[in-house]
Amino acid sequence: MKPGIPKGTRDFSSTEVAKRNYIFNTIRHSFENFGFQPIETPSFENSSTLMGKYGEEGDRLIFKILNSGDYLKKVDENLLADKDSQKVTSKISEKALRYDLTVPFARYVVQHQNEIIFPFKRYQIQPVWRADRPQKGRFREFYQCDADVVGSKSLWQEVEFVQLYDTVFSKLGLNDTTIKINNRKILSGIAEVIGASDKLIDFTVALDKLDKIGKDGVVKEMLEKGISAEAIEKVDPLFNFSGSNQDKLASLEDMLQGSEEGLQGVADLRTVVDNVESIGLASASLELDVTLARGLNYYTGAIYEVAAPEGVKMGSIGGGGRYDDLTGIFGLKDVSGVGISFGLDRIYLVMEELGLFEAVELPKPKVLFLNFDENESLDKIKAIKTLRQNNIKSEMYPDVASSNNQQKKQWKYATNREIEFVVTTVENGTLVVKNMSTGEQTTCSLDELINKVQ
RNA sequence: GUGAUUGUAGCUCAGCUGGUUAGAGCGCCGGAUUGUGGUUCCGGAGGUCGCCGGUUCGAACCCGGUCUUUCACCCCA
Repeated sequence: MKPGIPKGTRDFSSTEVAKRNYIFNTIRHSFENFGFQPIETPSFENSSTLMGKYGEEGDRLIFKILNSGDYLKKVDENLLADKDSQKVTSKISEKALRYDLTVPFARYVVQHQNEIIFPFKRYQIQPVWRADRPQKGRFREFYQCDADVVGSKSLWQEVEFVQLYDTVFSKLGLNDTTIKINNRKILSGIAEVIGASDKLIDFTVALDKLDKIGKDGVVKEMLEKGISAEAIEKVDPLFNFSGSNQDKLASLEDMLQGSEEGLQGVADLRTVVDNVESIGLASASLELDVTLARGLNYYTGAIYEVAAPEGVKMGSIGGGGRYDDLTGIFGLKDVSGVGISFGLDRIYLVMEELGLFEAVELPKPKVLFLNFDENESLDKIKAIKTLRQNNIKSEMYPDVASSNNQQKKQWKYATNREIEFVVTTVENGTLVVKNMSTGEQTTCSLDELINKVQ
């Protein structure tokens, strides 16, 4: 049997794990610094919790878990004969793997509403699964790092999330990211003004592709979706939107005079943009992007998306927004939420491409004791015990060398693992230590070694 | 889901238009030399050429299917 793992999944070497942990820790630290507290939810949920929350496309991408037991026996024979996969699936699968962290969080909030202190600021760092076809920066198992606030409609939270994005990416050394921001109310307003409110989703999905397929492509897709040419004519300025965030807000305000909702969106965005400008960002830039729509249907207010630094070809490395009624589906009305997500795996790829992992300490020992003489082994192990008590990673080569070649193998082991210090002999409290990078060999006491290494 | 693309020793890859026992480098194992490594040399193990089927006297090489890789679309982190 040949070893292998399922499509779209990965093994991680210890070097990779160290780098990933570096990102995890940076994000976790910032989340807590901003006042968020952790929760975790199960890897799989009841299908009814997940299905129908991500649109038709989303349902298709949810990994379904087969019922245990003799699951076919309970299914009606006629249903099986019809070969309607969707209907049969709902009969033989009642659980599914987590598709994102937001919906399980909404479920959590409703289920634990009596224990939660609102406004509730939670963060969650866990893997999610999607039955997508893998490609660059896209996997079937990947980590999301989410921070959300529920129970507050304050725009200050939306300002804070821009700060949070900036903080994390700056700390990671991932400078010059672009935090794109938009507001669903503006999109609704535009649709209203042009008389295409009933086609809001089609309209936004098409508009979202502007930077990818250009004006002609977007117009073509809108026409195909049944949006009239006259309507498209009215939003023409959107296709050549430029200038500062303030310029954009001003021209949006003009365009949306007929829509109360649209004007509210402009006002909201202006509040966020003004305040972020006043507070300042460390390394990211905030860009108002009217074409930003994102596919998820549940966003109702602010929409965020983070683009990698220019020149790095990668989909968005973060996204989020406000959803006014996510918990409504589970029976808790009038709880507004807003949140953002970091895509760990894509951040990793971008950082790797930019060579930003130099500072990450790899999990390897600082001192290696060679094992050439059985009589010295015990003294070496005792010395190692002291080193470890001083927080110096150290180890002894496990097998005693019984030949020249085996000694050579131990040296090679030290070289390959890039271990800095090698101790060859320990005699009467005196150690012979070799600095592997300089080749310099010295004799010293254990205390002197500890000083040298620290 | 649509359209391409990839698959040969542990790793990176050769293998001419199908022709007898499929190769290299690195790595690994054993040994020699270097006082104690990153040098050099000798020897060795290791492959159902992704899998299944077809064409052919004969296939790693041609055809079909399937899985896998990578990429684009869709969608998204």
